[in-house]
Amino acid sequence: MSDNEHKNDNPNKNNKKNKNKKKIDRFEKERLKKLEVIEELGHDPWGQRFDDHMKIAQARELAPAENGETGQDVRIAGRIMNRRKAGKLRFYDLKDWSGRIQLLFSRGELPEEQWSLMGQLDMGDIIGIDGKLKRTDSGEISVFVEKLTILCKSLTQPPEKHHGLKDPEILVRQRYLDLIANDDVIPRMLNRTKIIDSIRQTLKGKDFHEVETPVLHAIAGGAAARPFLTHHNTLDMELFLRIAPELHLKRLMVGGIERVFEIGRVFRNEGVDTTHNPEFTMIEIYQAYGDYNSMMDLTEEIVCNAIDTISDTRVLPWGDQTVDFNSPWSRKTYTELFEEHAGCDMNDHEAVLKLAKELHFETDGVHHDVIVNEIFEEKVEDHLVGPVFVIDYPASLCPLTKRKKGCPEIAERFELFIQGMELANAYTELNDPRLQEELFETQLSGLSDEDSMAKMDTDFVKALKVGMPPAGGLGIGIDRLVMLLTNKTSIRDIIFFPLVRSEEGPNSKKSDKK
RNA sequence: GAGAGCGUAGCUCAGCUGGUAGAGCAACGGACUUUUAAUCCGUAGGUCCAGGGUUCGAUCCCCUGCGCUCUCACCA
Repeated sequence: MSDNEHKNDNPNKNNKKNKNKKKIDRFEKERLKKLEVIEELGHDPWGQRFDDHMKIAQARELAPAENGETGQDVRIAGRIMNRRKAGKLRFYDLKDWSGRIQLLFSRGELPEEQWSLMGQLDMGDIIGIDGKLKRTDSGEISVFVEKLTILCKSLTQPPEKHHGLKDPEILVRQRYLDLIANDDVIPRMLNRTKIIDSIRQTLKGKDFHEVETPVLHAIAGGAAARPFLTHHNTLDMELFLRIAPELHLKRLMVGGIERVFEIGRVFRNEGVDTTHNPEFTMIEIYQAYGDYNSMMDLTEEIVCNAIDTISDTRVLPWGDQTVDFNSPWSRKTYTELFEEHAGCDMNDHEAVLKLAKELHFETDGVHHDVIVNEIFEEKVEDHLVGPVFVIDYPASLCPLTKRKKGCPEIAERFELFIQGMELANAYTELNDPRLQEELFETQLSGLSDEDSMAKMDTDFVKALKVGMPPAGGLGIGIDRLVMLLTNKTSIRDIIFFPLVRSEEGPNSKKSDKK
């Protein structure tokens, strides 16, 4: 990337920047004045380590039950979210990552110096408090402040206290403001962490071992997607960001690691929308001596355990509907679902062609199974409210999957659908190196290179020749799982920093002036 | 990548076929010792996303660019 690409800012951006700078000054100036007073009073406006404080949620639990009782001494820390005045009393709302609590400063009870220090506080400042737990006349749990410690002066104006922050652009670009202003964001994102923790726990309890494999791939295999391209300078080597960890994990099974999984980021150079982010987190799990049936059981267990860590019930809300995750989940074959929703036998070529024409699909020179799959995606997937395992796919669509015994046109593959979303994908893994090599070479007519999962990887075939045990393999899209379990229809709500167009650096379109 | 919509004060939002802008909260000054979206009085705060065009005059109409949102396409 050349320098002039960066310097080539358009006038719009410069203006915006200048405008912002001018506007910020007005509020920043006021706060800088207070910062100076804080220093004059002998305090560090940027604070120091603050030991032995408790979570606000914990403090709330220790509060006395009745008005008039004096509770224990507590030390807490957090950010000022709101404040109210009533005569010589000041009420502040303090927030930490566990919750909120009210502070009460009383002119009559605080030393003069502390009262002046309090006068320099603004919304958004981070402070530490020592005080006593009590209730106010109206019964509100409060910390009656005895000592105020400045931990960090905030120089910017926080978002509106009642309506919060709504602008979807600011929410994502400045996620920290979203976290501060909207109280549901931290618990939701911590639920994401809990779900991932639970998955690890389930797997570790079954003797699966977590590993890390390369993100930089010479061949972007293991899935059908367009990769991101990058370059290694000293090796002068073209590299891809991985689109799936599959082929490396299988190499590990060749080497004798029998139960293995990886949770990691994969990258797909595709469109961005409410269910797709260019980088997303997936887990892939491989179990030697298993098959896709073992993976179905495992999927149910992983998801149900995850639900149990964040919910008391396995019937979860999804928009205005609910999803019942109670076991067992239904299992239906691709063939029967096709017949049920598309209305014809998927092996009846004439009927399939007719249907495809009605749907205005291109059929000339396109492989029968590719047409069938397009119809499946159009007519069937929306009906898969689930949870439902769709099993036994047309083999030609699955170049990494073992064929059903005695049934070479069917692959032992399942996909898990919930509310029409594809959540998991699993195979009985193909371990026949000769068939694998053949399938890598077979490009289905009508599929473009990048739409095909079959990318020749001779090193992988070499590995299979050494011998990989029969195995089940499973991939789960973590982001979508979190969306489903937390009732969020946009992937942007469960990824801290989803991709957004850069605000400053111009993209290549704008930089072709020179 | 295609189409539609949106961009007004720090934040949330009003703004009538076109006559250069308002509210609430926040800020600043003041009153008030149990408030909790506190209340009351006062003050200040704007390149109406950017550039160009039409017009006597543009936040408003037209064109271009940037960004966001939604729908569709590709994909998980």
